[in-house]
Amino acid sequence: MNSRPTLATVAELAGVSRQTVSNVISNPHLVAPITLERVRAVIAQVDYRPNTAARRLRTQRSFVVGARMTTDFDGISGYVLDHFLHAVTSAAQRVDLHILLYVADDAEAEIQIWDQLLAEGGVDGLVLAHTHADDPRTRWLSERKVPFVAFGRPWNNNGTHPGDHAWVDVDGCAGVRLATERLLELGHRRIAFLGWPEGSGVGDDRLGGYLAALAASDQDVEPLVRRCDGTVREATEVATELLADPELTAIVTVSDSLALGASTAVRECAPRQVAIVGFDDTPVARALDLSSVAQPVDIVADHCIDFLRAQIDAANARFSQAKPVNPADRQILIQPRLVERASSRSPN
Amino acid sequence: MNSRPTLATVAELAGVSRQTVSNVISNPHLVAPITLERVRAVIAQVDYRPNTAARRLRTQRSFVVGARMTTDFDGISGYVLDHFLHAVTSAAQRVDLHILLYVADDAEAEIQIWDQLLAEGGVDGLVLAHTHADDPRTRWLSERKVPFVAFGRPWNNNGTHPGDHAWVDVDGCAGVRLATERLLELGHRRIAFLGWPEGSGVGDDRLGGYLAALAASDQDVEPLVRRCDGTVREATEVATELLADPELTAIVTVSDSLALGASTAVRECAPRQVAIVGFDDTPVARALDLSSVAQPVDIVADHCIDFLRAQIDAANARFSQAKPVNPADRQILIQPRLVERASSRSPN
DNA sequence: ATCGTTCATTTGATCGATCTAATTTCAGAC
DNA sequence: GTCTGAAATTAGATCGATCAAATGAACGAT
Repeated sequence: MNSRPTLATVAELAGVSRQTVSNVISNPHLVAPITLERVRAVIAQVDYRPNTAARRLRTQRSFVVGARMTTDFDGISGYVLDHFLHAVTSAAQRVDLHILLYVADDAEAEIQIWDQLLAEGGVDGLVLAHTHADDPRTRWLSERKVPFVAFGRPWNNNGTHPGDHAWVDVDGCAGVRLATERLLELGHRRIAFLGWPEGSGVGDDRLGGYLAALAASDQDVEPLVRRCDGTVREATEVATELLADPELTAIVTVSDSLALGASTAVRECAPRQVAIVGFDDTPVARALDLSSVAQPVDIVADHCIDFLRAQIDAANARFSQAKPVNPADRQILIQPRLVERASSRSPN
Repeated sequence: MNSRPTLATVAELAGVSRQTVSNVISNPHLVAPITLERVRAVIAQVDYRPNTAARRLRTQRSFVVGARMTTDFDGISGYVLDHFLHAVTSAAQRVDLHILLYVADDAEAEIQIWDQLLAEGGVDGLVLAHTHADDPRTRWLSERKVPFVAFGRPWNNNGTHPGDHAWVDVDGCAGVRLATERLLELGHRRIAFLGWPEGSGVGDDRLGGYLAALAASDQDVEPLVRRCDGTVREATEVATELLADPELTAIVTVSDSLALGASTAVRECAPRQVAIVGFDDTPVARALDLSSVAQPVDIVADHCIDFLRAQIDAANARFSQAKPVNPADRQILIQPRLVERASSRSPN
C-alpha cells in the first residue's frame, strides 16, 4: 500500500529540496545547523532509509566486498578461515561495507566469478585468502586495478619480494619461535618439529621460527625436523617414529591437524608425557587441551577492511591528485600469541 | 576511459531498441529468432553485462539473500552451520541468487539488521538457522511477510505444531535410531545415551530416536540415559561414570563434542573397547575415527534455496492470483545417514 | 479489400538517489 | 552603497535498466 518514503517525500515534508536531504545524509557539513536538525527530525519521523539500489546506480559503487566461502578440506585448518570470514564480516559491518559470498572450485572459476561480479557492479573489492607464489589471481586483480586485500603473504619465489598489493598476514615464524622458546624455558632439551613438505611458504616460515629459536638458545640443542602431508593419520605415523627417541620430550607442529596426530601417537604408544604445541588454536586443540599458536584473526580482519576501504575510497576520488601509495603502507605482519594449555609443561 | 557497454550501446550496434535487448536477456521467448541471434552476437562481441544496480532500482528486487555468519561457540558444533552456509552459497549461486553476510550478537540485534537491510532494499529474503520455540525472529519476519526459510524446525512448545513458515530440517530422531539399531545389530546389549539437558527440542528429538530403537528391539535392553551440557570436559566426567558399569559396551551421544568427551573418557579410564557414535560428522569425528550421524547439508541447502526462490518469485508476481500456499508444502524433513568408522564395532 | 489477432518491436516514463552547475543569502571589505 | 567571496540551497540532468502502453507487421478469415 503505502510504500517507503523517498528523498522527495522527506524534502517536501521538511520544506527543502531533495539535494539538501541528500546532503543531510551524505555531507552534513554542507548543511546549516538549523536545517540539519529540521530535516533529521523528519527523517526520523517517517523512518526514511536511502535506497541502496538508487545510490549504487548513481554512484557506480556498491559498498560490497566479495569473499570466497572456502571448502575446508580436512575441516580443521578450515576453521581459521571461517573465523576470519566472521571477523571480516564484523569489521566490514562497522564501516558500512557488506560481504557478499561466493564459492569456486579453483582459481579459474574464481576469476570468472570476479569478472561477473565486477562487470555487473556487484562488488567494489575483494578479500582473498590462501594466496601463493605467482598466484594468477593477484595478478589478474592487480592488472585491472581492482581493490583487494589478501590474508596471507604472496610468498613470491624466494620469499623475499613482498609483492605490490595489500596484504595482512600473521608472523608464523615468530609464533613458532615463541612456542619453541617457551619449551626451552620449561627445560625441554630435545624438541622435534613436525612440518609440511618443503616448499610451502607458510610451512617453511613456521619451520624457520623453530630453527631460529634453537639457534638462538645458549643450550646444547639440535634441530630435529620431520615432515609429512597434512593428514592426521600420517602425522600419527611420523610422530610415532619420533617417539622412538627416548630423549624426546616435546614436539612442535606446523598445524593443529598434525598436533592431533602427534597427540594420538603419544597416547597410543608412549607411556610418557610429551609436550605438544599446535598451530591455529582450533576447537580440536581446545578439546584436547593442546597448546597452540593462535592467529589473531580479529586484528587481521580489521586491517584487511581498513586497507580495503582506503583503496575503495581512493578509487572513488578519481579526480584527486593521484598520489601513489607506497605498497609497504598496505602490508602488515601481525604477531600471533601462544595459548598455553596442559599439553605443554615441563619434562617430567 | 571507455566505460562498460549498456543496453543502449548494444541496441545501437544491433540496430534494435533498448527494450528488445532487454527482452533478449530477460524474456527471450518474446524475441524473434533472427533478432535474438543478432543481438546475442553483439552482446557477446562487446561483452555486455547488465548493470545490477539499475535492474535492482527498477525492479525493486535485489536477488540477494541475507545469512548470518554464526559465532560458533565451542567451534565443533559450529562446523555444521559453516558447512551449511557453504552449501547455501553454492545452491544460491546456481539459481542466480547471492548471499549477503552479517553478524549479530543476539536476536534483537539481528532483527535490527534485517530492518536495515530490508528497508534499504539490500535483500529479498533471509536464511536462518537455530530457530527455537516461540522465536521472536520468525514472528517478526512472518508479520512482515518477508520471504525466509529456516534450517531447523520451530519446535513449538510441545513440539507438535509444525509452524507456518518454510523450514528444512534433518530428522535427528531417525538418525540416532539408525545408529542405535546398528549397534544392536552388531550385538551390543548395554547401550547408553549421552544427551543434553532436557527441554532442548533438538536434543529431546535425538533422544527419542534412541528410546524408539530400544523399544522396538526384540532383545532385552534397558534405556540408560545421562545428560550434561555441551562441553567436552563435562562429557568426559559423565562418560567416566557410565564406564563404571562393566556391562556397558556402547555410548550413543547427541553430538560430536560429547562423543569426543566420551572418547577421551574411554581412552583414559577403560582398558576395554567401547563403541561411540557422535552426531554431525565433524572433522573431530573423522580425525578420531568416531562413527557419527551426518546431516546432509547440501540437500538441506538445496531445499532452502528452493523454498526461498519460490517465495521471492511469488512476492514478485503481486498481481497474479493470490493462491495461498499450504505451509506443509514448504516444510521438509531430511533423512540423515550414519557414517560408520572404527569406533563402532562389535563388542569385543 | 477489410477486419481482427497474434507476434515483434518501439517509445516514453520511471525507479530513487547523486552530480553538476546555477542561484540565493549574507557577512565583511572598500 | 556596492562589491567580493564564502556558505547554503536548489534545479535539472543523469546513472542503466524495466514497465506499461502504443505501434507496426504478418496472416488467415470474412
